[in-house]
Parts: sequence; structure tokens; C-alpha cells
Amino acid sequence: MAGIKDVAAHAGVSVATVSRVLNDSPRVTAETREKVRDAMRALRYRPNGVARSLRTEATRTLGLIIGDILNPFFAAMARAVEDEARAAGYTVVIGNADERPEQQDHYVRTLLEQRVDGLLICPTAETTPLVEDCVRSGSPLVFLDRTLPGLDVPAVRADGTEAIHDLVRHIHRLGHRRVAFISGPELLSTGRERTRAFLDAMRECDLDIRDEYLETGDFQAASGRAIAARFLDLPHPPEVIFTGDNLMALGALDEIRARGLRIPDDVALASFDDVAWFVHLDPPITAITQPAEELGRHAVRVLLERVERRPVESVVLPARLVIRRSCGETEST
Amino acid sequence: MAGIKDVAAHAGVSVATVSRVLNDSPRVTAETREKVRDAMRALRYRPNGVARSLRTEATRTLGLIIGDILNPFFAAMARAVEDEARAAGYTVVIGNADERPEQQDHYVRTLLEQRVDGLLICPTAETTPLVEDCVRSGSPLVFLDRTLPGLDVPAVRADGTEAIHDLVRHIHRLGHRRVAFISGPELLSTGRERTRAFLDAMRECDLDIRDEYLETGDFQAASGRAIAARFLDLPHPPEVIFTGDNLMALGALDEIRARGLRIPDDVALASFDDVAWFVHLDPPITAITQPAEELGRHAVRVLLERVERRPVESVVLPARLVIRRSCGETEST
DNA sequence: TTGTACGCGTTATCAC
DNA sequence: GTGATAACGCGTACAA
Repeated sequence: MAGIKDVAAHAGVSVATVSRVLNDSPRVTAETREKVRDAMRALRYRPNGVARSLRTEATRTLGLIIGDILNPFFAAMARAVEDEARAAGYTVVIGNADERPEQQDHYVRTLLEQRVDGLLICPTAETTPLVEDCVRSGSPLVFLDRTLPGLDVPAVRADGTEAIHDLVRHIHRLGHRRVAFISGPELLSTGRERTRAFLDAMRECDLDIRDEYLETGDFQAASGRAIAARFLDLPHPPEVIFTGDNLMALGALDEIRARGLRIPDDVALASFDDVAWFVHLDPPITAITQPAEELGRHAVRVLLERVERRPVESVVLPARLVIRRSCGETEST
Repeated sequence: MAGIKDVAAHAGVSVATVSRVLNDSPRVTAETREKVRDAMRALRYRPNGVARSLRTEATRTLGLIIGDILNPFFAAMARAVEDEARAAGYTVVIGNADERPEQQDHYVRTLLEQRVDGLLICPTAETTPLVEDCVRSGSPLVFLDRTLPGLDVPAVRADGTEAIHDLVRHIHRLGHRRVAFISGPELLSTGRERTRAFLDAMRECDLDIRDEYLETGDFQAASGRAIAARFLDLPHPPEVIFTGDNLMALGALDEIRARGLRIPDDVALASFDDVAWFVHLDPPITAITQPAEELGRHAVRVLLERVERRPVESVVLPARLVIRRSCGETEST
């Protein structure tokens, strides 16, 4: 493939001049610029980004490590990250960690070696030594969606506390008293936050928090289904099942359907995390929606600030309750 | 950041030896190997992938250009591509072309400059000069999901012809006669193929193909909704609406729901392209499923063969009809 | 088995 | 305004 010196030879100038044309330097006559451009076209020249990166110490590439691109919430974030990055002239490498610390580390290592200019991580449960290294070595790093305790890393995330309070009040107002919660892992900041908010909100509404109505899942569909089954097998099953994320809602839904139960008459359902198709269900599912796209965009902006070595602040965006029909809502909201 | 020569100095050996350790060369004593490894750990050395790539002319990176990661079908393919690539020691850069030729070209150009080792493209309608260049210059290229006519590029895709015949026969057997089709763009190979298969299948079943029952959408939800509305406004509305992809099915579903119509009593619905949540709908949607994961995995394998300059064949996998309840199916299938 | 020296394609710093 | 040339960090032929 043609290199810069082939172009230089073909245009009868030096490689320095070609480089200047490439980088839109003003110190080049319009005439020679054209000559060089012609040579580039003639030789089908494509600048070698690898060589450029070696020289400039910048790859104009960002890394994004998420749990799973198949989860619509992550997909929406990833999409927004990509759009915002492209607008700023960056490309993004996506790594699916599958919530496994060792796979997350694999990507951290790989992306660090590829010398990405910055790293966006939705951290899994554990703080690994590699991530700590990353922080210490000062490579631009921003947490997305979740945080890791004890690490001084800016985070861009949604806060569901208010929305969960709204939801519990909403459920209470609808006359429900026995509400169960399928929580996420204690090890995840999002899991902790939602459980805490749920408990606080229940207390605020003077609602009983029964032990048997509180179980911990792993944010995957199967656990949602299994826990929903246990709830429904209880002598006094709950009137409402609230799930900590959309996948566990899916699992709960499957179990409810499999038993031939009707929503909301037999059991009501609400989910933290909204997904596009909840609205097409019958009845549409009442859910808490997170601003996934905004999170993604903010994350890129914050990360690029860090890349420029400017000081940054964490960003917390509110989640929001979307009332639909799965909790026994009537026409008048 | 520590480089190879810092490691060499720290270990008291030459850079060549360090390099040999890095690349697991057997011509190094276990003893010196350990010395070098220790030095690496001590200095928190991370090999510089950029420099290595410049030297070896390989980045161990693959490019994947798809329409939209938010489309569950693309997401599933992307996920599989990533998994397969990682297993082979590659990372993948994803570009969302949004079905826009100029954005597709943007990514082709960018990824070519980044010197990805191979490129996977789900081509949008038009053959751009850049893509032609790509083919001529012989850079490893594989089409995924769709093909472009007149270009000698291996493709990995699903063939829906048989499944569409199965579906039309199924619909016919159920007693429906007036069936409408919301097709995809003629410019897309998938759009053409599905329309042709639908028409063939209709003829095979001796079913009338009315002009007003055949309209072309753009594979996006909005067009599905608009066309469904026109179908339903007809003096003789169809008994079945069959959509060319999952997004247009979503649009049609919205329109049907908005009118308070019931599936399948008022109008039956079937979709090319299955998505996970179709099964959670009431009734679950009868659909044609494509082996998205297999397509992704095969694509990577074929592409890596091309990277190694081995001859390859295109891959065509069959799509498959999944009968559920949205066409008026009874318990006995 | 180990070390020396060159080159990969660019950008940047000097001269002119 | 343009040209010569030294880096950037690594892999490898060749010499020792």
C-alpha cells in the first residue's frame, strides 16, 4: 500500500510537505497542496493511523466495557456513546464483559495495550487489581451506570431513589399493601441503591417489609423467574412484584404467564428499567426509565475532558417513573 | 509509561530478549525469562500495541459496520461477532451506519485508516466508490446479512425463502385468503429476496396477490405503522399482515393496538425476523427467525480465512418459521 | 542463548 | 514555504 513517501515522490515534494497537507497546515501554497492531493488520489493513498498514533501518542479511540450489548439498556447507552464519540472524531471499541470480572479485565488489558485514549467501564462487582492499577497510573477512566467504592474515579450514572419512592407511593395509593422486591446483587452499586431506596420508601409509606418478600437475584432473567415462582408459592403471595431490572421483569413475566395468572388482577408487576416493548405488552408495564442515551453522551463528554486532563465532576441523572397499566391503574391515571 | 527498553535496563538484558519473552520465543532461558517477567511487573509494563502493529502490519482488530445496534437482530449478530473474535484473539470496532451510505463510508474510511485486519459490513443500499475501492485493493472484506450485486465479496447471510413459503402455506392452511405484505426496500438484497419469496409462495398457494396488499416500507417502525394503517383503511382490509422485519412489525402492532383491534380475530400478524419479546406478547407473534448468532460466528470465521489469504466460500443459512398464536393458530399447532 | 542495529509510516523540529 | 532528519516502541535479521 502506498505510503507518505510514495505520495511525496509522485508529487515531487518532500514527505514533510505531504504531512503538512494531511494535517491542513496553513504553511503550504494552494498550488502544492493541489499537487499533493492529486498524488494521493492517484495512488489511492490512505494515511496509516497506526504510524500516526505511534508518533502522536493518541489513537482517537475510546474503549467501552459493558455487561452485555444484548441488554437493551446497555445497547442504548452504547449507541449514544458511539454517536457522541463519532461527533468528536473518535471511534469506540466495545467489550462485552458478561458481568465476569476476568473478562472485564481481559478487555481492560487489551484496550490499554491498544492504547485507547480513554476507557468507559460499567464495572462488575469486584474491584480488580488491574482496575486499581488503571486508576493509579492515571489513564483516563470513567465509570458508567455503576460505581466502585473507594476508587477516585468520576462516574456517570442514574439515581433511581426518587423514582422508586414515587413508584412505592403510587403502588400504595392504588391500594396494594403486600409488595415484593426482586433485588439486584449487593455487590453492584445499582443493586445496593435500589434495595435501599425500596426499603426506605416502604417505611415512608408505613408498609410492612416482610423477609419473604425480599429476595436477591442476579439481574438475569432466570433468577427473576425463580424468585417470582417462590413469591407466588407463598401462603400469602404478594399483590405486587417489583423487579430490580428489566431482565428479571422478563423472568417474572414468564412465570406469571406460565401459571396462567393475569396482570394486574392476580398479581401486579413493575420494573426498574424500562424497555421499548413494555409498552406493547398487555397490559403495558409500569416501569422506571433511566436516561440511557443521556448517560452515554455525558459519559463521553466527561471522558474527553479527562483525556484533555481537565478536572471533571461525576454526573448523576434522575430516573423517572412511567405509569402504565400493570399495577391496576385505572383510566384516570 | 515504561517501554521495552526500560524493562531491558531493569532486567539487565537487551530489548531483543525482552521482545522474545513477550512473544514466547523458546530461545530464552527460563532464568532470564523470569528476570524479564519480574522487571515487567515491577515497572507495570504494558506492551505498546500501536508500535507492535506498526512493526507487524497487523492490529488484531476487526471492523463491524451494521445498521443499528439497537435493532435486536443486529445486536445479536454483533454479540456473536465479538465473542468469536475474542476467542481468536481479536477485538472488534463497531460502527453504526444507520442505513446511511455516507455514514457507512465514514466508517469504512476510518477503519481502513486504523488498519483493521478485516472488515465485516452489512451493506446499505448503494454500492459506494469507497466500497468498490476496498474490494479492488483486496483488503479482507465480508458482507454480513446482506449482499451487494456485482461485487465479488463473500457473504454470510440467511435465506428466508423456504421459511416464507412455510409461512404462507401455514396461513393458507389456517383458512386466510387475503394476506398483505409490508416489504423492505428494493435496494436491499434482503428486501428483494423476501418480496420475491412472498410472491412466489402466494402463487404456489393459488392466493390472490392484490396490488393494494403490497407496499414497500423502509425496515423502520414508522413505515410499518403507516402502511398497516393504509391496509386497515381499505374497503376490504387484509386478514393477515406480514411484515418484512421486526421493526415494521412493531409499527404495525402499534397501529393495530391504537385502533383497538384484536389479534388474530380482527387481523392476524406475522413477522419476518423474530425478537425475544414476541413470545411475551398476547398473543405471541408467529415469526420467521434468523440464526443471528450463527451468522455472526460464521462471518468472523470466513473473514479470518480471508485475512489469512485463504480462499473462502459464501455461507447461506436457512431461516425458520416459528409458529405461535398471532395468526389464529389453535392448540393443535 | 543473547545483543546490535535497522526499519515500520508518521509527525515535529530544525534549518534553509 | 519547503526540505532533511530524528524520534515514537517494537520485532527481527544478523552477528557474536
